[in-house]
Amino acid sequence: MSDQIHTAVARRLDAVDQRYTSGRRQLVEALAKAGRPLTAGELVAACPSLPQSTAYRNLAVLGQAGAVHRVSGTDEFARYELDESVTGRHHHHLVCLSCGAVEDFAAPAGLEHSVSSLMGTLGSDRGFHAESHRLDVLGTCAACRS
Amino acid sequence: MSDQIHTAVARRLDAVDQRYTSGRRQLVEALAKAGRPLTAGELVAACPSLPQSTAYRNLAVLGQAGAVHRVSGTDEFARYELDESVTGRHHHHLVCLSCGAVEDFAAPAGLEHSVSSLMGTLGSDRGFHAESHRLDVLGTCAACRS
DNA sequence: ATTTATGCAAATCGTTTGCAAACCT
DNA sequence: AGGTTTGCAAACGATTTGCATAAAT
Repeated sequence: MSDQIHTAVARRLDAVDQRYTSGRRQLVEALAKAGRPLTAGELVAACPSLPQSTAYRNLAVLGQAGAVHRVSGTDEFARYELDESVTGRHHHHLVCLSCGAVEDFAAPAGLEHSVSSLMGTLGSDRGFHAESHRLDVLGTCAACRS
Repeated sequence: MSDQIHTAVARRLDAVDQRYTSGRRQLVEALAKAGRPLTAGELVAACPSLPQSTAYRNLAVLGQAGAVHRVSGTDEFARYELDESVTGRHHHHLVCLSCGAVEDFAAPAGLEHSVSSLMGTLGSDRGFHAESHRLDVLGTCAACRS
């Protein structure tokens, strides 16, 4: 099921001369299974044989390889998710202001198109070379509303 | 010039039974003058008579009052800016992946409209009560491109 | 007078790092 | 063997907090 993901991650790591060790595989597995950004704490909980230090170190390696990246919510915890180049799915985040949880969601194509065209204008308008974008909607999640 | 800002902040603080002390005023002044999100370090540098602890405490108070809020970039530093309810200006951020700097920019009205309409659908589609949004464009700033 | 804000120094806590043992090739 | 990754424990650093003084009401 997450076979293509592993292949994509392996390719990324290889390009940076890094091995796809079991610890790294566990992290990728956990992130793929979650389908939402996870905190370092959630990750070590999901990978019981992985000490924190190794988890952090491997997240850094996976980050340099472009397979994983940090997601910023509103609380103090860093969250991690698989890069779109690995999942093949472009998405955005719903951030709960009450509990800090982060969920994925897909924006309508029309909106994505508007953002792309905006990004194109930033170079000439502001001298800013746009590479990617983040769109987060902040509010209250279903669990906290109940 | 930033008179309306001070009035708005004062109103916010008053609503939460907090005083508009000189330290808080200095922070607001610095944020208003900057016109972009500032790190805690930049703020204490801009307010030479303010110790870090007071700066952080006052930023927390201003945050609870809804006059200031945190902005997350890509580096490890928290950044702060005046809330839109105080400045009256809705805007988004250009985040430099190279140096971490954050600049403000205004998105086209059409894009904002698309986002608003998306936010409206999230309640029924996902049970998520949307309150606000963040749109960040990541890339390389003019200074880092040179 | 009493409550609230300040300033210093010490504590907190997510995250990072040094180093020796275990691993892969 | 030679270089890399791991695991433990100690270090790091941005942010927070305790407590005594100063300010505001």
